[in-house]
Amino acid sequence: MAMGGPRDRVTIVEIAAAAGVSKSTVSLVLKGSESVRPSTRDRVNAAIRDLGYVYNRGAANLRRAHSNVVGMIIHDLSNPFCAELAVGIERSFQAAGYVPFIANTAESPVRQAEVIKLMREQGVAGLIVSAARGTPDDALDGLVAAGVPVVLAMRRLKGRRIPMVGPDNRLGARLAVERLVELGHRRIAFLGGHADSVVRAERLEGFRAALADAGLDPAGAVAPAAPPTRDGGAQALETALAQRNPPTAAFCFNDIVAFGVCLGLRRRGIEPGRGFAVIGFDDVQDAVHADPPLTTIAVDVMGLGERAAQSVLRMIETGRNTTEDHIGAVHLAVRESCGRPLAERTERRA
Amino acid sequence: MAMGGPRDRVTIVEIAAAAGVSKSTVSLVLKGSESVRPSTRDRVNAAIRDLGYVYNRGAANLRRAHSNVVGMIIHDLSNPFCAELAVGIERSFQAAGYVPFIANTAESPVRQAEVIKLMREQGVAGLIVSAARGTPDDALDGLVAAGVPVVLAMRRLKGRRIPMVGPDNRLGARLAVERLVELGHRRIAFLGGHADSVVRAERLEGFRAALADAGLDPAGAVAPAAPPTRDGGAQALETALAQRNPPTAAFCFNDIVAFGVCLGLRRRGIEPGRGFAVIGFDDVQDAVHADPPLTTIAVDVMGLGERAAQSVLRMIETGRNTTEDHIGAVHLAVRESCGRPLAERTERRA
DNA sequence: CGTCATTTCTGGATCGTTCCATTCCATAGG
DNA sequence: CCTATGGAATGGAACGATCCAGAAATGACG
Repeated sequence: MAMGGPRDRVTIVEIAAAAGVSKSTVSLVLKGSESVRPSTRDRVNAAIRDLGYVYNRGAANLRRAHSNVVGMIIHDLSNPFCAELAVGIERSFQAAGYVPFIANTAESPVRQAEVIKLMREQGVAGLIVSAARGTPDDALDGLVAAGVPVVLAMRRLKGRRIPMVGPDNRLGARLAVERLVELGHRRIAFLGGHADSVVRAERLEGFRAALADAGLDPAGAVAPAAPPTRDGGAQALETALAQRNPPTAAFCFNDIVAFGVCLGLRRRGIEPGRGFAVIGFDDVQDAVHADPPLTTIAVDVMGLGERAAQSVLRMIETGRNTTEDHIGAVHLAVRESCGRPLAERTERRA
Repeated sequence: MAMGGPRDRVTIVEIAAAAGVSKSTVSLVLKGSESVRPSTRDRVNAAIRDLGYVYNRGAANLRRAHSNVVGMIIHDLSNPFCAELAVGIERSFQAAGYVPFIANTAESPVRQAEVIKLMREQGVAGLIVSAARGTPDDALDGLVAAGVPVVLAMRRLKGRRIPMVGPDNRLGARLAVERLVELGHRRIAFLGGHADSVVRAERLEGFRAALADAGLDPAGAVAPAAPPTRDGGAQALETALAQRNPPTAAFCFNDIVAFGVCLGLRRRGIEPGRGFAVIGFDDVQDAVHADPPLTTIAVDVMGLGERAAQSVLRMIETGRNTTEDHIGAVHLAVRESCGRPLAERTERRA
């Protein structure tokens, strides 16, 4: 059946001939039009099956207003957090009959520019972008000017009014600080994250505001920047502990940094959750399995991904190329890395 | 500049008019033909820039023999191991000027079928498939019959001669067993993995062969199947330890299972690496950061991904729709979870 | 049985490229 | 001054769908 070499595709014209109708009718059947008699529809579908017809979206898109492919540009697919975001987005697009198209930029703005160009050439109907670090402000201008719906995920692009979907960074930071204060900590550090990161800026802002509200000195709090990696976390910890009046707790830029901080603490003979409280951000899957299980700010990544996809879908359908932002809810997932109240602690730093 | 609403794309015809040449010449410039005078080329390029022209690959693919989009179907993108595979593949395709197209099937053969259909409709020039569990043997027949180059990644599809790229499962298992035997273990279990998994079958085969070579009884070794998750690992461990003559070491289906086994050991008061030796497979990024750091069979996933991409690329270029398999090298990464030689151990099971 | 409204179906133009066969052009050779 | 020659540029026919305006079939009804 349907052996057919590579170069002889079956087209609707052949289907039409086989079913004894015109190609227009076949086209109608293909898109499930109501105005074709059931008996005809069945005949066409039979021919489609018999001849092994494969729809050619490329050809279709040539004539249609917009294609059904949508793009998602992810800044680091090998990061589980991002991967989960991608999965959430993809699911929604698939369900809506769109073909999602994932590209990974590996945090390279250059690669990102190439990918964006490719996506445009491919004629994407919409795009979700989790921007690479160091993305120039005008990176998406061409797309936006051309009327392609774009939604930013996680990372806001300053200086442009592009809709964005992300967690409530400020609130998350506040929740973490409030918890630490409640546990009796007065010297709290903010650890890690790239200095130029918008996300870090927001979390840091929430962190400082919460500190101020608790009657602590935001300016006095140490907040060393460092790459959002385990090593970065350990490194930021060292910087913080080298201070004259070292902190007793840390709110970390994200869970990976928090893991690194825990590692660093152990290396110094301090037990995370006993000698020092650690709170992360994101609630990645490993957080619960870490040792000690990480207290962190839980973000519904997959939900955010779905939401981002919904926004793009709505923009595509309505033709509007803008939407309001969506700031996703966050909550504190209390586990063991932030420990019991400070007063009950038995051991201090070595 | 180049404001232009969504519906008035600039085409090569307009570029041609602006540059005072024919559309054929513009086409020539676009594909970097040598046979167009530099002065003309510059004029055309200037027009392209000025009018904000965007190449339409859909239209081009309509006429060309094959498109420049290639697909990759991944069975679980949220699995870091797979994500890394995807990144490796993507990198190679991008470098070769192809547009990779990642789809996640979440281990669903139904979703996989949809995705394959979509890819065909999109006119992919080639495809890399990391098949979902339970994929029917004929899932790729249509593609193959149509002459689309397909390479399987990691998971072989039995009953079909489709080229595949993956690690040397048998050798990996052998290396693990040899190590454990060297450490003095005589009762070694194989833990986890789905019973119907081809990968598990291969690893199990290598495991048994190595056991036999070491003069141990392959048939006597316990090998409970379990989902390749942490919980699955813990569960498989329980099954193994419930045996009349429980094992003192385990070779695990993969690292995730191994993590679960370590967790389960701790819950029973056994310290992985001291009371019981554990070896994983894959060497995921977390393996080195785990507690204890996991001894495992290291696989160069990214390399395998690149290799798979190269194979597809070659098939596309040569027009041949077949290639030899590529079995990637593996090696034992010795860390702490397999412990010191058994004779030196101080403590047994509780 | 003719008329008219509906439902079905159809032809042909069109989308933006590529590709092939030609034509055009400038220069060199005779 | 004419003709090969070969490099540059071109025109028009594809590619495989969609879409629109209108034709044909169907049915309702006096």
